[in-house]
Amino acid sequence: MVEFNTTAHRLLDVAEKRTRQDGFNAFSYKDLQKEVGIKTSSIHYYFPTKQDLALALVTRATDRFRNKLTEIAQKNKKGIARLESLAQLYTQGLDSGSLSLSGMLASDLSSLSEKIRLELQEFFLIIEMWVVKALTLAQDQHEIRAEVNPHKVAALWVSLLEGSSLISRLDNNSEYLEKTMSQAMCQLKN
Amino acid sequence: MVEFNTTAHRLLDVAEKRTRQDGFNAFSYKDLQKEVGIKTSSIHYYFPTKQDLALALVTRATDRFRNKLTEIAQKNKKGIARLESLAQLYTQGLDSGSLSLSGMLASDLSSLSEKIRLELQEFFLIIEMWVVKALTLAQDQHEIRAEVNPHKVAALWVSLLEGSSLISRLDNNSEYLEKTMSQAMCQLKN
DNA sequence: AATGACCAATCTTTGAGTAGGTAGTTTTTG
DNA sequence: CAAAAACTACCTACTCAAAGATTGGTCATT
Repeated sequence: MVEFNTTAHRLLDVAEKRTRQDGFNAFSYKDLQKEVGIKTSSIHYYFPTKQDLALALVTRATDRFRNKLTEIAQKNKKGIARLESLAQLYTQGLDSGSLSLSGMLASDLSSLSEKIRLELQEFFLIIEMWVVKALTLAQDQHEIRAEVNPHKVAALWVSLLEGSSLISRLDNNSEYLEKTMSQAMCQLKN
Repeated sequence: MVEFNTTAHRLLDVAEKRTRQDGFNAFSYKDLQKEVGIKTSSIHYYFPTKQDLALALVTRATDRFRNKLTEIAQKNKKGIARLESLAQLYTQGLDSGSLSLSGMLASDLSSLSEKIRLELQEFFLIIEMWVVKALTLAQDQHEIRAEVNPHKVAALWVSLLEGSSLISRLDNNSEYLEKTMSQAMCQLKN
């Protein structure tokens, strides 16, 4: 049975928030102590090293994202609507000053283990494949041009989401991201 | 007269290298001391605080990038060729594991001053405007479709370069970036 | 005499991590 | 079934290293 609100989960929640807002190396166990309310030594009990914490963070993020994507696919029977919902996930994060967890970790790559690097690759691959599906669906439904190659465009979309949210955050809002993504959408349609 | 190879320049060179490879908060004045050969206290003589160093880093990067872009424009009379040269700048960085300086700083946004944030906005605006020009030129030369709106597509390109290089680095090479950008190019042509 | 370019020594704070302990719960076993 | 052993989820109290920064110099040039 899945456990909710255990200490480990609360730790991951705070660590994720801080990573997405400030970066993985921008917070310490002492910061977590303040926010979660248990001593740093107890945090080490759950995550012996900070690398362990990072790893737990990515794997959980991957699982969650996978679930969110599945959920989106279930709720949206149209391909374009799916892509819009995906973009919304990024917009929502931005509204609280957060970038994607994996994007943030990817920017701190050199301080992370090989295993984490592989998990990050996996993460982006999952989104990419999901986008391929959404694009194919959109194409079958004649929502987008027949010339579009879903496999080739998908990678573009993932990169676009990451890069655009990074730049958008410089303005303290998600306007830039929204504009960019809706423009990317137009490219597919006309 | 412009001075070359002064201590301040050498410091900026090393700081830039480290920022692009590992992130701005991933190196210390002690690291610079090792690589440049002057004591940390002397580094504080040039850059009293690390924020000062960051600021010097962005403004120099902006100037340099502006010059590089001008140079590219002078050498390439065709719009598409200009865009390709721009993409190459990113590819070259990636081949030594480096992302763009501004991209890296943007990911550490929360630990940087307001002034630096504004400089970063400026930086991305400069590239964007340059890309607008290149796209307009390409269009005038009938290299790309008439329906393409340079102003709208330019932002897309900048985001794409940043996001794609971030993800590409996870593979330890620039293949992903190259694929993505050449695909983006196709989008404009057909 | 003032300035530029540096260094030695030091300070404070923070970071990650460890050692060892305790109270409460669960499991094992005579 | 009760006592003992083991385990869970914490805590106190450290260590050791590093980070950013400051103070007060030296010494050659201007």
